[in-house]
Amino acid sequence: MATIKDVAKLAGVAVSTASYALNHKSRVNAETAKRVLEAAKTLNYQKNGIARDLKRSKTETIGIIVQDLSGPFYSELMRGVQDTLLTHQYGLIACSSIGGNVTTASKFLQERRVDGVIILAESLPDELILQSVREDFPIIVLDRKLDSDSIIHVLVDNFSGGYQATQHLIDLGHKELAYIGGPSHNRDNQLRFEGYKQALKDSGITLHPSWILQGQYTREGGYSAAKILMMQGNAPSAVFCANDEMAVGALKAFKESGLHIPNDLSIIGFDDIEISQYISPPLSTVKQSNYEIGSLAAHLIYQALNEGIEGKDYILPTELVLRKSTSATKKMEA
Amino acid sequence: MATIKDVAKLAGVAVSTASYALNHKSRVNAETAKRVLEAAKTLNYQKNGIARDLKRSKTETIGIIVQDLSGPFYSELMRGVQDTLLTHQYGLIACSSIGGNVTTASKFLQERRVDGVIILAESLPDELILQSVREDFPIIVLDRKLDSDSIIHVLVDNFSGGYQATQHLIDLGHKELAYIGGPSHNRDNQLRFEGYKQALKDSGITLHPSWILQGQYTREGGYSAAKILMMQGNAPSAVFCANDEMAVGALKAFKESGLHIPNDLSIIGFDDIEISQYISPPLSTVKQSNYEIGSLAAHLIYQALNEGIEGKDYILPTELVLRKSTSATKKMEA
DNA sequence: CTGTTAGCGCATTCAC
DNA sequence: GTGAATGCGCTAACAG
Repeated sequence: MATIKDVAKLAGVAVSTASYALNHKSRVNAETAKRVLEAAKTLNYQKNGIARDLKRSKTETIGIIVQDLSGPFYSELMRGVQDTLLTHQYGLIACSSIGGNVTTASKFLQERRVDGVIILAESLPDELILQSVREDFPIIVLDRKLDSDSIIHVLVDNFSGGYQATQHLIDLGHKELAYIGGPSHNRDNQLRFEGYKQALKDSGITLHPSWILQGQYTREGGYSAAKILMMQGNAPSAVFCANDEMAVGALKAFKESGLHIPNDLSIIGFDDIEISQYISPPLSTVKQSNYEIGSLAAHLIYQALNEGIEGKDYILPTELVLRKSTSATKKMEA
Repeated sequence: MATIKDVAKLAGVAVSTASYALNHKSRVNAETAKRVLEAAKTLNYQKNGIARDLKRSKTETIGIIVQDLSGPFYSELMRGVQDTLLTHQYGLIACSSIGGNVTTASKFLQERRVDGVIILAESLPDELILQSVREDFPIIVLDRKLDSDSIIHVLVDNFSGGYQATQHLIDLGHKELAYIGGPSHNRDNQLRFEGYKQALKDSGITLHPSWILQGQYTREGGYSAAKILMMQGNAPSAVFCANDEMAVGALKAFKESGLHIPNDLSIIGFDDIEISQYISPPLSTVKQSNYEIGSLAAHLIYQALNEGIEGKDYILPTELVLRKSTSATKKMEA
């Protein structure tokens, strides 16, 4: 492979001159520059980015670590990141967090192959992240809270989201409200649950323990939880699922039992995943503005890299997406 | 940031010794090694991967360029790539092709930041790829054919897929077969169309020009094409859509017009995208084994890097996925 | 087993 | 406007 040395030699100039010419610095005589560019072309010269990065000790690209490259990951979020990074002339590369800690993720985190990193992977061990903290290496963690004030957090207001969803059901006249939750140690789930409880409390509705179920955030879990709910005999009039996956599963279970959604039972999810709008009936849900999250994360990293930054924690609001799976109670209609 | 030099100094050894110790080579005395590791820890030393890569002139990671990181990209394919690369201890990083040719994609392609690259992005200009051809830098292009024999192609047998889909419809007794195609310059579409034509020909069915429509591979395009089909008066008894997106759109149009699928009309797609199984009725389609494609691509790149390779073009078969959107003609049933 | 040294390929400072 | 020299941080001969 031709190096800049070869180019310089062929053009009959010093390496430094070749470098200037190749990088379009104005210092070089137009004539000379032309000769260099030609030499580069005939040699099929391609710069070695690694050497360049090493010399300049920056890469001008930032990494994003996702749970699993084979997604489906938050496409809107990714778009947000991409767009704003692009306007700042930064590159973006993604890698997955799977594979233990001898993976590409750790290469990003620990080996300075990127100038900063955005983490969107629950499964990446806290310690790995904490170990990677160092000066001038911004780390943005999405949707997760770590105990270090060198790390910038971008969080979604799960509490308010849970509150919103529940309140919506209450506004519709429902008083018998079940909750199908995610893994109990999951922070998002905890906060959504808190929001649910607070909304009930504010409306003076008592919480009914047998209506609090666990669905592990999976479609199957939601399905089972719904089945259990029905087997108990005292079915609620509405259910709030802590994510859409579970809502999809629950919906299926209810429909299989001959219940009509939303006439017999209202159901609301959380996340607004893609298929929520395609299922029947289309699912009402709570949406996080993922584009905004991504865009904010990218912006923060850019700022951290170029201007410095003070605040550390950012909390973004949620919004209600009303579709066809929720409606007023029959009681009200009557 | 601490460098290996600092570590060596603190441990009171030479840099090389520190390097060996840090890389767990057996050459170093256990005692010394321990001292080095400790020094590294107290200094919070983290290796500079860039410098390492430069020195060794290899990165042990390969890049995959996708159309748009904000997907939905072929998750099965990605999983195939990931899995097999992992078994070979290679890392994987992904980037998007958007943003002109000053992007991360070109950094992958031209600046030796990865050892090889898999391209899954239609929009990436041919020239950019062709320019990046060089020795010992394997380039695998998926689902697209370029004019260079240094490039390895992995293609799907679109012709057979088109043939399969059409033949399935014919086997069901259909003789009035419409085709809703993608962009006419699109090679996949051309081949699928060829397959369709061949199947008709082999069964002695004459092709009906007014049943050949264009849907641009989009849901809306499929919808419009279906509408046109119905407005023409002589509706076919079955339609083959060159991709699932269009099939989804067409399905919607037909249902809106009161047709019952599959009783009144059979419809088959291509790709087996995720929602195909959730729509009503679930869509029959033709599937490419994306996992296999990804896995093959990864395997090829590994081979090219480590053992050399001879063959250049690989064509993978398609398979029929039968669901509820196709059935025997009413005529046959009668 | 350990230390010395020479680059990897490039950008950049300082002379001229 | 151009060239010579330096070093980014690391690994891998080679010597001891």
